[in-house]
Amino acid sequence: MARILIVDDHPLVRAGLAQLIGDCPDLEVCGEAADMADALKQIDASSPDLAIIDLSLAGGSGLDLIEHIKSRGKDILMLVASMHDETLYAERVLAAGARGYINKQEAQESIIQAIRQVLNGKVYLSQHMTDRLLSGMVDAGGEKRDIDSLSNRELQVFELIGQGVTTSQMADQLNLSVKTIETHQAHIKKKLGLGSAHELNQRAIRWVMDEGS
Amino acid sequence: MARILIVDDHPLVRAGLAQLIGDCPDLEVCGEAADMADALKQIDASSPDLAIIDLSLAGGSGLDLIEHIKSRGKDILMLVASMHDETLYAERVLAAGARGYINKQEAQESIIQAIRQVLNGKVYLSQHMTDRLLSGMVDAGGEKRDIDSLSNRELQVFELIGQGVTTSQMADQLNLSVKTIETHQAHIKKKLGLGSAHELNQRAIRWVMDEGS
DNA sequence: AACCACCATCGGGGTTTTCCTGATGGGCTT
DNA sequence: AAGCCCATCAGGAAAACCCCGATGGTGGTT
Repeated sequence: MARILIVDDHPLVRAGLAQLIGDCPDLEVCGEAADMADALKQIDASSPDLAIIDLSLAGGSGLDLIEHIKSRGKDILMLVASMHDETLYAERVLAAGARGYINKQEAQESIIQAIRQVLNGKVYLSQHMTDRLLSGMVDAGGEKRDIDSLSNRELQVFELIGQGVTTSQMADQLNLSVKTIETHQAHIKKKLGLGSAHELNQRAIRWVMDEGS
Repeated sequence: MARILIVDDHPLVRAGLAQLIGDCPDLEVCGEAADMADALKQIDASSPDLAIIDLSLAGGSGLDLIEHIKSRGKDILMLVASMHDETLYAERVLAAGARGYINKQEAQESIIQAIRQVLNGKVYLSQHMTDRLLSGMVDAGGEKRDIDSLSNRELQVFELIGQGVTTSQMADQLNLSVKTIETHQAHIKKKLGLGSAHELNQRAIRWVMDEGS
């Protein structure tokens, strides 16, 4: 009998998850929490086997919560449930210590399957995301697919993108051909597993905001 | 015994709502739908008294659905449930024909209260929002004001831009011409005082990040 | 009824940006 | 020397952008 903690700031989603889990004879909900403080308290109190964590919590991000739980040394499995596009968060979530990422749009069977898979020590991602990560790994030579893998020039371009600088502006500013900037952008996209200039833009802005540049 | 239709593309939220409603002896769930087409079909089939509609549906906005239902002439009450900031949508939703707006973060009792209030012919809004509407015109200032001036369609396009959706993808997704999307983008730029598509992109991405919390 | 403002939907046609497939040379490691 | 990554750039097709429009609908004013 696996004991599960639900962390989500939407009461409706908590109720839906609780019912879904309650219908499985081998799973049990041992608590619910709406924010980070509550979640940590519940974890100390009931030591669940697995925590299902929403990414958009009221008092701080779900990523913070994952890292907090991880740093406490307790051996608690974590599965992230979010309504956001997983291509934006799956990597961060796994890097932070969670063992899976499910989208709330997914069918209920997929969610149960994800819970069971994580409880069995495996990692759960959607097929789409798994393909993406694997192909990215191949391209990157099996190394961590991260900002760190960018070269100096690429990182510079990445930062400028995040600051809202246009390709042609960059070419002017760096005394380079537009073609060169384009090549750097293409390499960045390849290394980060991004598909379009839009995604690159999003990722760069997000990164600049997070890092405080 | 009031018969209620649930329209939401998250299976978990549907389950949560269904359980919540099922626990009330005077309320009954008569159907669930995940998208607009499904919702319209269910309405024809079962003629519910009230429909609870999520704003972020796949394949078109919840606002479209509200207008579609309204245009069919049937006398169906509509209550919008969303996780977005209500100050941005409440007015539009009421203008489109819905009778209330609840936030999914709200407590379950509030949701039941909203359902009963709408069924009794009243309009439901949160205390905060009611205050704002009553205390004259909203003076949110600056950025939000500009975005308020966008029409429904323009706001939808703006959101999609912020989510990284391409112009052609949008045209596909909304069954519109690329030219139409481009026109909407041009109008948005004019209204927000933006000079280039690049700026529009930046602004939309940042806005979506802020809103999605 | 005529008018005006806004909305949503499209098109033509020219400019710019993106994207794909290359290429060159310079380091650096093995 | 061979292999790899890096930084630089080009050609050409596709897509997006940007300026001009247009049509029909809705809602409010005079």
